[in-house]
Amino acid sequence: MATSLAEENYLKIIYRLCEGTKEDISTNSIAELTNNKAASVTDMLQKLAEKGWVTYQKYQGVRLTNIGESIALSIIRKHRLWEVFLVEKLGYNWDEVHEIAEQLEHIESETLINKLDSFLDFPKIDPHGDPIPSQEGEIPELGYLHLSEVKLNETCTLMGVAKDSAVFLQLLTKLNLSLGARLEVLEINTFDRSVSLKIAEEKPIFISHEVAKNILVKI
Amino acid sequence: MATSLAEENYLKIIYRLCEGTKEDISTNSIAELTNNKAASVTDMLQKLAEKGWVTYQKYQGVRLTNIGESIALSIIRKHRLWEVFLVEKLGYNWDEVHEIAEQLEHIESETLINKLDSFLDFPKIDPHGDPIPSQEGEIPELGYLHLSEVKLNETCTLMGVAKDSAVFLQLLTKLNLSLGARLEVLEINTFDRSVSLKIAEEKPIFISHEVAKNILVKI
DNA sequence: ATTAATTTTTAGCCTAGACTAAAAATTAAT
DNA sequence: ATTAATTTTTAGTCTAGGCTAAAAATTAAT
Repeated sequence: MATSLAEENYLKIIYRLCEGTKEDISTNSIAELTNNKAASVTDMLQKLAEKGWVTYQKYQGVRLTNIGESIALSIIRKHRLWEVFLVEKLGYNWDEVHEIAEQLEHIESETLINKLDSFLDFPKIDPHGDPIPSQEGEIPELGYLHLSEVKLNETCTLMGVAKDSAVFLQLLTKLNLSLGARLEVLEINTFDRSVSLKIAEEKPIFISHEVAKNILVKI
Repeated sequence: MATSLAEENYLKIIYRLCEGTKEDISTNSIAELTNNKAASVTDMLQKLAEKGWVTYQKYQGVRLTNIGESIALSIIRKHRLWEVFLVEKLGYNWDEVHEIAEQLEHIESETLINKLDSFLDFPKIDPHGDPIPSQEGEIPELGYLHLSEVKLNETCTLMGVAKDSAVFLQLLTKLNLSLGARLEVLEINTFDRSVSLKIAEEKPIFISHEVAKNILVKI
C-alpha cells in the first residue's frame, strides 16, 4: 500500500519513540516531535490504524505493527544511506546533512536505494554512527555504551551520537570530538556528573553529563 | 517565495510548452501533460498568475514571466543533474532514470545541487543529450539538427534525443543507436520519409520519419 | 452571419492533513 | 473518593489541489 509523506513522517517518529520503551506511545509525545497539535495526531493515528500500520486504542496510546515497523525501517535506511552519500561523496559535514536527508528519505524507488547502497560500498553506519538497517529491516547490533556509563580511568572509542541536532554536532566538532576519537575518562564530578576527558594526547576537556549521555562509545 | 510540488510541476510543463512556440499556451495542452482536467489547470493558472510566475488572461492562454522561467530552469537543472548522477554513478540505463529524476528534482537545497554539479564534474548535457542549465539559468546552445533534416549521404554524430520516453529510448538501444554514434544517411524514402542509415561500419538499418525527427545530431 | 463545435471558466464538491475550541477520559492531588 | 489538572478525542473549520457539471467565450463551419 502506498504511503504519503505525512504518513511516513508519523511512522518514523513513532518508531523512534517506541525504540526507547516497552510502553505504548502517547499522542502528546508524537505531537511534539511532528510539530503538530494533539488533535491532528489523533486523526492520523486513526488512519494509520485503519491501514494496519499501528495498533491504537483510544486514550491508551499506540504501537507499530510489524508492517508499520518495516515501513519505518525502510525510511530510516534511506535516510541514513543518503546521509552517508552527502558526507562521503559530496563533502558535507555531519551537522549539515539532516534536513536534506529528511527530504531524500521519501524518494520512492527500491532499485535506487539498493544501487546507492552498493555505490557507497554497503556502509553499516551513517555519519553519526547510527546503524543502517538492511533491506530486510535488520539493524546491525553495535553494542555501544553511552559515554556517561563509562567508568573512571577507562579508555574508549567514540563510535556515534545519540542525538543528531546541528547544535550538538557543532559543539562536538568544536571540542574536537569526532568519530573514532580515543577518549580517556579522567574525572567524573559527583556534583553534576560532568566529565573530564583526555582526547588522544591532547590536553583534557570538560563536558556536561548531558553531552556525555549523547555520546556513544565502544570500550 | 516557496514553491509547492504541484506548482513546480506546472511551471516545468509550461516551460516545455513555451519552448516550441511564440504563442501563448493553451489550458488544454497543460491539462494533457499534467494529467489533470482543464478546470483544475485554470485554477492553478490563476494562482500562478497571483504569484507573478505567469502572465495569464482568461481564454487567452498563458506565458511564463522571467521569474517563472527561472524557477522552471532550476527544476530542469536539478532534473538533468540527477539523471547524470543516476546513469554515471549508479549505473542506470538512459531509459530508466526519468521517473526517479521526477522525484529528485523537487529536493530543495541550493548547496546540494551545486555540490552534486561539482561531484559530477560540471556536465553540460544529461544522458539524453539535453543541455543542463547553469545556476544562472543559462542553457548551453548546442546547435543540434534533427536527423530528419540531414541531407542524403551526409554523415553526422548522434548527440541527443528530442523525446525521452522509455519506449523510444529502448527502441534506440535495440537499434544500437547510442550517444556518440556516427551515422550516414544512405537513403531517404520519398513515400514515407523513412530513412536508411549506416551506423559506423555495421550493416544498414531502417528507421521511420517519426524516429528520425526525435534524434538530434551534429554534422 | 448564424449555428455548431470546441475550449475555457465558474460553481460547487471532495479528500488529505492541518487547525481551534469544547467535550470526554484519564491521572494526580488533596 | 472527590476534585483538579492533564491528556486525548470529537466536532467543526480551513487550505491546497484535485474533480464534475454547467455556463460562457472562442473558434470553426455552414
